[in-house]
Amino acid sequence: MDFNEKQIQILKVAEKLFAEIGFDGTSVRHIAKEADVNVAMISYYFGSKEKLLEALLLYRVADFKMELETVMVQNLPHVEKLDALVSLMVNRIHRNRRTHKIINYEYTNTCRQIDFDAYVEQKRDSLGIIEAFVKDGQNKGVFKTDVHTKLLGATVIGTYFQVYNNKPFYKKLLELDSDEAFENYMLTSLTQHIQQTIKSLLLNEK
Amino acid sequence: MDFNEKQIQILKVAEKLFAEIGFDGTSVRHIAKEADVNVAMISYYFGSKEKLLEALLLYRVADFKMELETVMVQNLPHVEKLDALVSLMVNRIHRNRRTHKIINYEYTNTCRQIDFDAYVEQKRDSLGIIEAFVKDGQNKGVFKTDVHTKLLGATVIGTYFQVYNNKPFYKKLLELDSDEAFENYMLTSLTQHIQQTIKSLLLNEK
Amino acid sequence: MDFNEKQIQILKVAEKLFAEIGFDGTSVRHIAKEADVNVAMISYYFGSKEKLLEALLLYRVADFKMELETVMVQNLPHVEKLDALVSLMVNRIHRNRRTHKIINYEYTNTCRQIDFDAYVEQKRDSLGIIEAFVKDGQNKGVFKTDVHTKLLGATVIGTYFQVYNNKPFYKKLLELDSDEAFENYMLTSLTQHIQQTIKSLLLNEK
Amino acid sequence: MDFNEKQIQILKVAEKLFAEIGFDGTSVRHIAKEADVNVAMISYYFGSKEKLLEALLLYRVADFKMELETVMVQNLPHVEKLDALVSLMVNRIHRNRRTHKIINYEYTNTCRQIDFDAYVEQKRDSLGIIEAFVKDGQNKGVFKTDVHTKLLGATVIGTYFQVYNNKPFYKKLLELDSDEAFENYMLTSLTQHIQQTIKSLLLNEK
DNA sequence: GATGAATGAGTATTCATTCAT
DNA sequence: GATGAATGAATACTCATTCAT
Repeated sequence: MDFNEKQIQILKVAEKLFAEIGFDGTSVRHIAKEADVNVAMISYYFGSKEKLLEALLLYRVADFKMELETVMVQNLPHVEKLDALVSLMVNRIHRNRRTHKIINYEYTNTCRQIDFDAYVEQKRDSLGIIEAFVKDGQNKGVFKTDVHTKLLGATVIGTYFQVYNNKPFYKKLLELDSDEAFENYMLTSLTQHIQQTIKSLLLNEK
Repeated sequence: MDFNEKQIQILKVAEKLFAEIGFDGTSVRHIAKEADVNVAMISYYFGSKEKLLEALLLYRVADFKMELETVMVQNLPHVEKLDALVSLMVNRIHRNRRTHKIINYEYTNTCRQIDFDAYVEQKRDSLGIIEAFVKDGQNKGVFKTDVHTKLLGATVIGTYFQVYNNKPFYKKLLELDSDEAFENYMLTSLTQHIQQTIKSLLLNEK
Repeated sequence: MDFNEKQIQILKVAEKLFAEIGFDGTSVRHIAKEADVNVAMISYYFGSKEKLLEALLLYRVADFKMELETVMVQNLPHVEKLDALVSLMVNRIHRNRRTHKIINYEYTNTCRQIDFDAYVEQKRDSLGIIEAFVKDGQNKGVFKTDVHTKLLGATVIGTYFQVYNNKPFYKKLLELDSDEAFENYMLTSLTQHIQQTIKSLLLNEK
Repeated sequence: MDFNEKQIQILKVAEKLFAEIGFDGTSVRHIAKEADVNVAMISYYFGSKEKLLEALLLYRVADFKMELETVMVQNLPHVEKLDALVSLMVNRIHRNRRTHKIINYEYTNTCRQIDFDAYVEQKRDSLGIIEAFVKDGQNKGVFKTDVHTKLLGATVIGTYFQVYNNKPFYKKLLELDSDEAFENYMLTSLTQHIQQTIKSLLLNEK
């Protein structure tokens, strides 16, 4: 849970490389070289390549852990709270997009023996908070009731990753000619699109 | 383009394994064993592991190619046509979910030297057809105009894959206790959710 | 001994490739492709790669077989006959330089199970003829007697191959800027040098 | 340039095997086994089989580097100096005959991507020294002038290798019934023959 | 605590050859 | 007689990990 400087250095490089070229595609040599540490150090610190990934999950999953609560307790109209919620989710995913991408890659990998419990638990918590909020809105008649509440999160995150995972395609489609422009688009127009999507689904009237 | 029986056998096994344990994680030995062919045969038929993946893309991408047109030409009200369109997209993705998953994994892999042109072209075509349809609906006043038309596809596909890529999580969340139940859910409730999402975004009145 | 057209085609390609990239470095696939025949044909015609080399030796060794005799029987002064002899040797080696090079490579290869008897026999014959001629000259007082007669051949052939095997080096050293110029040099100046060398060794007076 | 004990062990085995069965014919497994080291060690130490050969060249080429100078500076009559020079060349080649043989094999191999610059440079240096010595002798009227000075080296080395590369043939021809006898012959009679050859070419009077 | 050296198991690919047709 | 398809064995090399120091 508490990593020293060199460990964090390794974790960051690993996160980058795992996201860019996959878990299997990344060799510990590559990580070691990029992080400017000895190869043996990775086994020494983390035990194995798989345990390094688990350490990375632990390191990042803490960050996934919600500021959702902080939004929830605010005294805002449901609509605005909904926007804030979506915006927060996108921001959080964006911040940890690399680790999320790795998880998306590896979570269903049948061969890997990696402990995703922390991730799953956190995901369940998040969705629980959202579900409760939606229920509340529905009870108060602000939100529609004929909605697959449990799937709302999938739409938010899924839309984000569909664009992120097809970055070169969408850069061309949306005429974004730099990585900065793309990144900026993700945090403005794409976020807006997702907010609009969720609001359309939930709000009774325009 | 025209593969013999053994080649198709290899392609199918490769598709399955690539989707399950990743491109790097899958060894040609593994494919050969599972497909019950000699290891050398894969190099013999496809040249290399990477070219095998390219062959798989070519083999499947033809199938991606649209029945979209067939829906477009039907004389249906816009709303129903929209539902049909989404349903078709989900079905098509579902049918080729494995290859799509591989693409999602590998497309942004900076190290891989694989030709995704056919995929990109097909994706562009699909989105073009959808965009044209939405434009038409907007012109006729049936669809709203304040919508990120180019992102609609991402929401459809993204939602699907977010659930599919987190299958164990959603199986538990949605209390689906078998793979069949999950599969069935994808093609009914999930499809319905996505249809509803897109309609909410586009339709002027409930 | 009597090869058909396709076999000769294969032999010629094999000779070229064996000389250029070595016996081990040359694959039967490469030969087959270059000779524009089916891969299986080589095994079919010659039995194996090693037997192909043996066939090549048989095919060429016949050509080594002397016109030496024809020079011997001519009624020429010893000095001129000596020049003619050296010139003939160089020409003959040059014509079959590729096969000779292969032999030089492979003859001492301890692992290879190739029959070099024909080559050895021919070599012995050649040297025998030369030795007899030199003996004759010595008896007649034209040639010196304090000479390692058995090594004369090695000096002739060795000088040739030392230049040929270091072609790029000697091209630069001798300022020969084309393969034609090099080839021409081998047959004029180099031949002359070798003639001069042998004459210096054998003749009593300048 | 500075190799540890195990590296030298590998280099020596590689030199032997490359000379005996060729570069392509020698597998890294074979080298590893003979040198009694792990296969991976060869890649670990040298990077690749080709780089191993380059390392070998570097390791040996230093040894090629002349004691020629030491002979040159001695205050000896030209004739004796010439004998000493030839003797030195033969000795040096003999000592490194294996590496020289490999070079003779591989230098003109069009496919190989190996850096022979060090070898070429050393060869040029050697020939340069010899050429200068011969020029000096010619100026002083001791050596003949109608000689292909640049080809003298080829005759020395070529004669040596023609015998060495046909060892089984010459063993029989010269009735040398052991490897020791052959080796001894190379350093006495053969050397003498080469000395005599060069002297015959260069000296004005008997 | 940290690491250079070392390794056994694994990788994709290529090889010469065989065999059914 | 000739060949496309197929294969077991071998190739060089890379892998994550271990261990002596």
